[in-house]
Amino acid sequence: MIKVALVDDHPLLIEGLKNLIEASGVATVIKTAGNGQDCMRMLRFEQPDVLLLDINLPDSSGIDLCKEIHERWPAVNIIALTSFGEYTIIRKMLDNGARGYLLKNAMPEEIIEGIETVMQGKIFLCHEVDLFLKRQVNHQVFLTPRETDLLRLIVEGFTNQEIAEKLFLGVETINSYRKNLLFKLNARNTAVLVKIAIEQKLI
Amino acid sequence: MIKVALVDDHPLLIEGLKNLIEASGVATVIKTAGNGQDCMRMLRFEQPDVLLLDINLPDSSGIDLCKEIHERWPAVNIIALTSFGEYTIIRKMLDNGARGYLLKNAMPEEIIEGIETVMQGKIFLCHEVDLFLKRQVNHQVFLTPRETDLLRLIVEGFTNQEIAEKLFLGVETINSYRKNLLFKLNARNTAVLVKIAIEQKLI
DNA sequence: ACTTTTTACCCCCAAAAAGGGGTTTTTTAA
DNA sequence: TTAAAAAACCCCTTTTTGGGGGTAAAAAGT
Repeated sequence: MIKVALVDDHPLLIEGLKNLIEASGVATVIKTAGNGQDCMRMLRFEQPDVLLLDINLPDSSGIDLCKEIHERWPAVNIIALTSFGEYTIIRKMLDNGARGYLLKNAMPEEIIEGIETVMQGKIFLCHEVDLFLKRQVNHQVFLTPRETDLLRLIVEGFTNQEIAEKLFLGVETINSYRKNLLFKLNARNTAVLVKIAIEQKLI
Repeated sequence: MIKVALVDDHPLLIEGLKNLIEASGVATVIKTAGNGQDCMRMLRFEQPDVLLLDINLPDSSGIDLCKEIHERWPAVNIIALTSFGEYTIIRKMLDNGARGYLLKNAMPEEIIEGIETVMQGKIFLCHEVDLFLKRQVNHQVFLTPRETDLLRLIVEGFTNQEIAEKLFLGVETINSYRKNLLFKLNARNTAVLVKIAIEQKLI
């Protein structure tokens, strides 16, 4: 029997998942936690085979938590659990040691399938996420670290002069970066640039 | 026994809610639906006393759906069910006839309490939302319909000239609106304006 | 009937952004 | 070691924006 632990701040979802997993017969829920702190406490005491980890926790970012858990207890197979399939988040979770990615509106069967798949040492992505990645991965924009810095400052509303002073650079440098960002993100002006930056969570 | 129907696209949450409500003994779940279409079909067949309605449905906006349901079947007590407590959304739902507002991470007790409260003809807001409204309601920005239109066009990246042509108005008019929006939302430039517009879901 | 809000308009002008061209140096990776 | 990115820099020009003042008619509320 696969030992599963659940981390999510929605008591209802925990209930639903628990019932589902227990009913499947392939796994059992040994522990649940509602936030990052409880999760770490729980893990120090006992490690599950599979950990279903929500990314939006009240006290900490599931992305950082995932990394920490994976480093301390590499044997725990972490499956990320979220409502939305954002490319950058999926990517970060997988980089941080998650072995699966499930959307909360996935079919119950998929959740069991995911648990079984990661136990076989494979990576599991739920259907919707898999499709999404296939579509998005091509025209995904990659910004350099410096470009991301600049973009963040632009979104914060700083002018080229202010950014230049802040970073000890020339105003023309900032201007070049700005124009390059407009080009890269295919934005006609700052308004669209900010919209895209927020929508695609590039900041 | 209070007859409850559930509308949500997360099968897991439906399961959790169902168990919880049945276990409480005060209500029974007569029907569930996973999208707006199914919801309407279900309602034509039978009307529950209380309808727990998710706002983020795959096929339609829960906000519009709420309005429609309330107009056709005023006897159905609608409780909105969402993950996030955004002021504008809460406001719109209550305007559209919702009699309760529950966050998905609310405590199970609150859900039962909410169902009972709306059955008594009262408005129920879960604890977190209630606190949130008390805090936010003061420094909430109200935009006029026209301002919202302008803001949307600015976010889309149109210049003053383009907006003026689109709306058959003078460029200076658009400029005034733009400056007024900057003032109202306390934004120093378009970048911040767009950021605030998206963050506060004013568009 | 009266006030307030909303909508639409106007001028001047400075600051900032956007479009067009580039160059050089430092890092990174093959 | 060498090619390619990334980071930083520069000039010129037009367009767009933002800051400062306003006014006037229509609509909505009281």
